[in-house]
Amino acid sequence: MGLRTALRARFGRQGRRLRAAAKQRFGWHKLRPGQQEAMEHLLAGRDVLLVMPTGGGKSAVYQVPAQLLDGPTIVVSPLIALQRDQVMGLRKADAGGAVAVNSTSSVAAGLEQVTAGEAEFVFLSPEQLAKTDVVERLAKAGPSLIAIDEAHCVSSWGHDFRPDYQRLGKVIKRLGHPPVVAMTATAAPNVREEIVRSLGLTDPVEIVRGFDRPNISLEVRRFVREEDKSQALIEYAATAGGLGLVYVATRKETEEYAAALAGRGRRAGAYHGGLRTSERTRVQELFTAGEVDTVVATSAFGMGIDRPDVRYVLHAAPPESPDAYYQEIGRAGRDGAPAEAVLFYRQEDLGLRRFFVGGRADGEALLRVATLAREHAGTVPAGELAALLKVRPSYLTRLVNLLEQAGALTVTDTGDLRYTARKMTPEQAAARAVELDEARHRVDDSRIDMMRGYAETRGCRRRFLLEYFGEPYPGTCGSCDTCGDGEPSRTAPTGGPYVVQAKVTHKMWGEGTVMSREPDRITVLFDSVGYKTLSLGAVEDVLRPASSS
DNA sequence: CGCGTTACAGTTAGCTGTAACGCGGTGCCCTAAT
Repeated sequence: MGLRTALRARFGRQGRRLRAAAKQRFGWHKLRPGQQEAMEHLLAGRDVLLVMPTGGGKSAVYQVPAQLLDGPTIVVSPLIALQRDQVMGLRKADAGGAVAVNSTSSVAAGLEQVTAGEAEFVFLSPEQLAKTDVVERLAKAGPSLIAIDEAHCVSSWGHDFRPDYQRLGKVIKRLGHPPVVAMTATAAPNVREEIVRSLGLTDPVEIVRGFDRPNISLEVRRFVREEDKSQALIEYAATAGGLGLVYVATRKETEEYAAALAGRGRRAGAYHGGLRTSERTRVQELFTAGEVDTVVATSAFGMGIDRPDVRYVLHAAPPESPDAYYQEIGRAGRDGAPAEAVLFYRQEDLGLRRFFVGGRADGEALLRVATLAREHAGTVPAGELAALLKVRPSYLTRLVNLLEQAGALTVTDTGDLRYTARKMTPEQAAARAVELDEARHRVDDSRIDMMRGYAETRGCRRRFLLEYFGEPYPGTCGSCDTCGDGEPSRTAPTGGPYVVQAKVTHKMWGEGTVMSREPDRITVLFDSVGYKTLSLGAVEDVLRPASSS
């Protein structure tokens, strides 16, 4: 029997076991193709990166194999509210019990349930997993599967906001690296690469399904004056049918727009991260129940919202990246019926996003951490270090992450720092770390440039987005405003050296991948500097196809 | 980065123009006071 036949026979058997478990434990009568494929790879011991739209059944991908594997399943989830929802869902099924371990209840008691075999599933935040004693206890329980939910957070939050996301790779290793599934609804190719690299996935199977959401029409309305923009948006939301989301840039604007819409007879609710938990829960529940028809929110709103009949998502300002934009508009039309995504755009509104990217790591602080780590020849207890340097623990984690990426430090299994670079002085290490931080910011800035590109393109907007996510889309969609305008540059040119997804090399910026092509220019994603749009007339001397040898 | 607010100089008693200043998002966690 050949290898392929053997594999197929094995997968066939596993498929039957998986389908039986799905039916018996959860009452699911069939598995979708992407789901079953991912499950089979996990059972076979492979790591999996799963990119699938919300509502596509990502959770099932770890929940069903977990039934067949001996040992608890660890689920990393960014929000306590999400953990709670998932635990409640699992407790309704005959799935072996579930517990969330976080600051809202006793961590020790939760872990006890896992080690006692009372919980097949344990939900934790990356911050919990940053605690060595927590990881130690989980390791002893012999986990058989690790699921990383909302895995794009590794990239979008891991660098500064929630740096413990960047430490999950080490945690996975410490837990004996059982099969890992990283799941997200939206991830551009470089984000996928970063997830794989950061988590330390080994030869992962990448399953990418259904980026296109053809029932969501795309539109951008451009404005010069702020007042005209807000008036137009309010007019739209006040007269639109069905449920809608309005994303704004600041907390204050959530109140202002919600008040304006209430004045126009909408049942509008404001939502942002500064509200009391009870108020956030209230707005979310009213929206889920359909008693609030319009939620005006900052980016805080959305994860875990599964109302299928959202008819429109409006943006009063562009978000930080096409990734974030697609994530947010993806909350519309999950029922498959027509939905609308409209961006109310002023170029100046990108300025706030550029500000938010800001926040360079402090070179002085990096140097102090590196120096302290080296002077203590052995190891430095991390807890003492934060107090000594008078920085917030999460900022210290960020500095340590950068120094570790620079090759100067490692964090031991007991959580202490060890200076490992023999040939690098603390000054060199700090300089290298600053460089890495700046490279990161260049990529973030280039994502904002791409958001501007989306807003200002005269080509098909769907093509722009899908190509950004690495899916060639040679045609036009016919359901975006530029297609409706009958602009001439609708069809993507083909042929020549710079086709979409072609690898290229630039004199200054090194290796890159062609992400989109218009008649006179191409956009290339470079590893070092992010997205760059190049005029085809001017690239001859600096750009060439990457040699295939 | 861009916006709104405030301060103040300049010119002359109520205003104008400019410059300086502050503000803006996402959530874990833990501790202490009720």
